[in-house]
Amino acid sequence: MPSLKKGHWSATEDKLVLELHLRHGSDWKGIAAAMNGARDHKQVRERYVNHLDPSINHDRFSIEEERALVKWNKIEGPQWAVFARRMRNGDGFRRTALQVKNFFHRTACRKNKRQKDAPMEQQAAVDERPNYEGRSGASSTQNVRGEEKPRGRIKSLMNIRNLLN
DNA sequence: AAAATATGCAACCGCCACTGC
DNA sequence: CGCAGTGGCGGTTGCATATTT
Repeated sequence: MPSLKKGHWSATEDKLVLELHLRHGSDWKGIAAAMNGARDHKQVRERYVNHLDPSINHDRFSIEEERALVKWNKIEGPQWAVFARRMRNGDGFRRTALQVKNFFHRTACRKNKRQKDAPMEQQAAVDERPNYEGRSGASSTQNVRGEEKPRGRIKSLMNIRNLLN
């Protein structure tokens, strides 16, 4: 059995994953197996969900999205995946959790640089989030039918549209 | 032009929840 | 009920590229 490949994906691998996804759907284990074990199921899933899925919106984040994300983070905490699923544009294209997470981090970094005096205040704001109970379980997932399935600790799931108002 | 530093993106890692046995 | 396998997630890290010195 070949050893697990690491690092960046080639165009050939991407194409293969896309083809296999058509046949196997979200059976990542099956897709990984069909790739002769070169990548494991977690790598395959990550690659597809974050980059290859045709419904991904690859445009830059708008000001509205940035505002919504900042607001969302204050209220719900770092639930990037939930935010990403709700952040669909008019054409139905969505953001990925990775995009949201990276965007938030770099935005936060920029702001930290701009106002180096205020990191403590920012942290305090995070601690005051009413519905945030820490990392564990503070997210939701989807069942096989794609329905949103709360993991138990989310007290409220606001529609992202409301955040934009 | 070269070196140093900053920035952004993508992949890795470990944990948690769900499911089936 | 307990366990193993799998999927999903957020945090962290590393690399490539851009910018600054």
